[in-house]
Amino acid sequence: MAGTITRADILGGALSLLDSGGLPALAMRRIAAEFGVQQSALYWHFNSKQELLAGLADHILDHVAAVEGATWQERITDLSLSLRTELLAHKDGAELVATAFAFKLGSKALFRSFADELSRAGLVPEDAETAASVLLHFVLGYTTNEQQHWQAADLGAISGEDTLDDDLGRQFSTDRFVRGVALILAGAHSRLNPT
Amino acid sequence: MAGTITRADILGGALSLLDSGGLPALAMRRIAAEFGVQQSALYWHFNSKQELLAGLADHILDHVAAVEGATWQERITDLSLSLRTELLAHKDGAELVATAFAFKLGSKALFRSFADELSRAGLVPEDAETAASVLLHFVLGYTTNEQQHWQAADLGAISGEDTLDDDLGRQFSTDRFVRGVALILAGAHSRLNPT
DNA sequence: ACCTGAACACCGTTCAAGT
DNA sequence: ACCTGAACACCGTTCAAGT
Repeated sequence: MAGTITRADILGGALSLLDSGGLPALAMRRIAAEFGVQQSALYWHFNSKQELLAGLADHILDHVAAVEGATWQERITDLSLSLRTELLAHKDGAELVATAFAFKLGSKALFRSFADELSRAGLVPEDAETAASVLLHFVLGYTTNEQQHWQAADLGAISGEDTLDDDLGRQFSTDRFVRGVALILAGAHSRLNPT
Repeated sequence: MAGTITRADILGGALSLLDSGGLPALAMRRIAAEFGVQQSALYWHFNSKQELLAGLADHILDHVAAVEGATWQERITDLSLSLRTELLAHKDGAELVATAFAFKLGSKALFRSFADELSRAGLVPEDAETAASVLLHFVLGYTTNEQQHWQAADLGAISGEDTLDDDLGRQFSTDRFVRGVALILAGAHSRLNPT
């Protein structure tokens, strides 16, 4: 008793490793060590590291907040911001989720959240899905670049690089992110049926 | 003579390895073996594998075709299609470029191509850059997923999986890709100053 | 059902030393 | 300037065997 480990335990341990060390810390041996167990033990619970990472990505996406807002534009902007916040909350979180994105279930749920909101706004399903796809790719791509930039800057600060002149840094901000989302929403707006 | 190797040689060898075996084939030992050289020899020409991959990504992006078309919408759609085609031309090409994207020079040039075209169309620089960013993230993200899907399907076909019912497959097509680009262009159109 | 122990087949990077 | 040889410190995955 207490001597057996569950999938949820492993994902929890993996998440705390991710938070402290990022993707490079996510080695099977290190995860196993968190539980005082052999690396091979993990393969009883997961068929591969890829499956473990996909589970971890799902777990992160599960925490994306539900959304309020008067207009559909506000609700989608909120959902995008909430997703970005959740990705930025974990070291290498955006890259992890973007990489695991391909066939995952959590990202399917998110895709449906975006698409359903756009459907309710009045888009035909085909347009709603197109816009949802554009939104997801923008949020994941932008946030991945943004996070890599800040994390690299943090390392530079420690090793005393000359101030990375933030022409490049000004490329990333909540403002710029929101303007990207707004441009996509303007495109979606143009697809509305005149009632 | 003939016994010395250049950066360009190495990138050429790496590209042919990529084409035949994808990213997993891109090991320093394997690249070195193509030239009958020790893996450590590569480190005289490149400081790290990451730098080599960035060079390879630049090399791929250099081949993105110049663009013709009557309207700015046509020119940007063409440029997007040309980029997608070039990524799909190399196994794991989209993932490679998307991963190396962060601080690369080739992707800066591409960003400028998109942004300049949108500026000429009449967008203020800030909007042009926002739209260019959305476009690039969509093209890279969509194409990465698309390529992963087809490559996984190819493996399944060999090992005789039951037909992956292409509900999922219909998610990816030139048509769907173009609709995504068109939606972004509609958003950009809404930013045009009334003349 | 759940895990150990040990092995297999790899990785990227460094560095003294050679030519 | 350009490369060798050898080592260092890792990886993911498999599998017989234990309990």
